[in-house]
Amino acid sequence: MEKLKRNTKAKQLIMSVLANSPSALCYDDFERRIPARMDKATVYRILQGFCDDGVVHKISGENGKTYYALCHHCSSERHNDSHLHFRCVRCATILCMDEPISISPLPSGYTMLEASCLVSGYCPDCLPLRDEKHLQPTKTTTT
Amino acid sequence: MEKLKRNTKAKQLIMSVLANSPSALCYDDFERRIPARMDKATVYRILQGFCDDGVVHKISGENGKTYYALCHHCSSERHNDSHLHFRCVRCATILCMDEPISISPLPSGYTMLEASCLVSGYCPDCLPLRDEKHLQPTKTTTT
DNA sequence: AAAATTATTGCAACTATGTTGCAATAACAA
DNA sequence: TTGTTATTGCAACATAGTTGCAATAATTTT
Repeated sequence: MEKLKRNTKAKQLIMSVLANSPSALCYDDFERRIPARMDKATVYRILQGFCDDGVVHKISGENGKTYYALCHHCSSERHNDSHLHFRCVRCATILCMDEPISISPLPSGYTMLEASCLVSGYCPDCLPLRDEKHLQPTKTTTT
Repeated sequence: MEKLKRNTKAKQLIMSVLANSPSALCYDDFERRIPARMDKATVYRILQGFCDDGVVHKISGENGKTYYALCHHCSSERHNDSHLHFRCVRCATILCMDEPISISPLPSGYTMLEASCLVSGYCPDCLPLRDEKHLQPTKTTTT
C-alpha cells in the first residue's frame, strides 16, 4: 500500500527554493538558501522523495555533487531526462534546457533509452565578458 | 620547472589495464584487475596524472563514481571530451564512442565549449536479450 | 657500478557527499 | 482533542576520493 504523504514545512521550503531558482541546485545551495535550520538528512530525503514522485530530477555534476531541479515535462512513470543541461564555465550555474537533445546516430547495434548531456560554455550573462582580459575558462576541470 | 616523470611498475600496470579494457573503468575495476597490491592513493594519483597528461579522461557516472578511459584524440593542451559515452543498462559497462556528438542548436546567447554526454541503453551484446523474459533493465545500480 | 637525487609509493588519517537507524516530533484523520 | 504514523533531527555510518609524510625506488651523476 502506498504510504500517504504529508505536506510539511520542510517540503514547502525546499520546493519554494527549487521553484525560485532558475538553475539546478546542490545540497550546499539549499543549505545557504534555507533560513531555518534543517538537517542534511532531511534535505536529502525530501529531495529524494521529490525525485521518486517525478517532480524533481537529478543531474550529476563533474565535481561529484548532485544537482536538483524541477521537472517540467516528467511524470512519476516516466522521467524525461533526455534533455540538455548547461553549465556556465564562468558563473558556474547549471541550467536545464527544455529543448530535447538529438544525438547523432549511435553506431548500429546500440539502442538509446535515455541521454543526459551536460554542455559547458558561456551563458548569455557571461558571454559578453568573455574577452574581459583574455579570460581563460575557469580551469575546465576536465570530465 | 616541469617535474620529470618516472616510468614505474605501477604506472605500467594501470596503463595496461586501461589499454586492455574496451570499457571505462572505476577504481574498483582497477583494484579487481591488478594482481599486485596497490594502494588506493597510488591508483588515484596515477590516474590523475594520466589525466593531467591528456592521456586519459574521466567520465562521471550517475552513481557518484568516476570512470577512466584512454583518450584517443586528445592532447595535453586540448581534451576532446565532446564525444559520446554509452552505458549499457544491462551489463553496466561504460564505453567511449569516438563519434563526435552533434548537439541540437543551443538557445541563442549560449556558447558551447564542451559537451559530455552519457547515453543509456542496450549495447549490441545485450540487445538480443532484451525481451528474454520481459526483462527489466537491471535496476540501474551502475557498477 | 655505486652514490646521490628526488619522484613515487604506502600508510594512515582526513575530507566531502550522501545514507541509515532510531527516538522525538508534528501532520493529518477520527 | 486524541491517536496514528509520516517526518524530522541526531548521531553514527558508508563510500569516493585526497593529503601529509616517511620509506622506497627510478633516474642521474660521479
